[in-house]
Amino acid sequence: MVSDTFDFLNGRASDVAPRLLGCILERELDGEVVRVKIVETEAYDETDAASHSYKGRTQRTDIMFGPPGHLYVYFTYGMHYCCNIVAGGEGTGAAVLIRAVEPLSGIEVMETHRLQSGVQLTNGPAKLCQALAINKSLNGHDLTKEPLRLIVEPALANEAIEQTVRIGISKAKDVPWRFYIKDNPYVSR
DNA sequence: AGCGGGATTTTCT
DNA sequence: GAAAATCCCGCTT
Repeated sequence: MVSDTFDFLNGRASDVAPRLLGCILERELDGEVVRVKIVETEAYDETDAASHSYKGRTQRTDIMFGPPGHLYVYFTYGMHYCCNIVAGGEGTGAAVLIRAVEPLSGIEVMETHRLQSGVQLTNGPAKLCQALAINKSLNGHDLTKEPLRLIVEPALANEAIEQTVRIGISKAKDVPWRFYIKDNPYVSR
């Protein structure tokens, strides 16, 4: 672990997920600095039937079992990328899916990549990856480095956070590991 | 406003 | 060979 501010990422995915709400992702793209705020997350770990890491370490999930603070990018439905921040210690198959972000700067750059605007820009896991041009080439990327950095902000108050079941999964539907910032317009659904 | 289907390819059984 | 941590469009109320 390079940075002390990343220490909390060593914890359980279900503790890390709400802690990431309000944190910033800074992306260098097309010569501009694009900044977004994380507003919706979901936790996944190896005890969890809905998690890619549930069946153990494979070629695909290798990054999830690696050191925290790196990016786990997967491709799904034949056309979409989704991105996670790896949590837990080395050897632990845990990660937090970034489901939605709020644009702060570089909005025109994102519109160029996403071909949409307003909340449609980033209110879903595959949408924000398209807006930020995140693909397999960033799988395993160290989030302390360019061109994509995680900037940790102070934890939000519990009253500002809503906790529900996760979206779009067929297993472990009742596990309440989805977290989002209450009343934020960029939250999905 | 809500429902249903299609796109399209990686990954694991 | 089937399912998948999704999204978009078109059709029906």
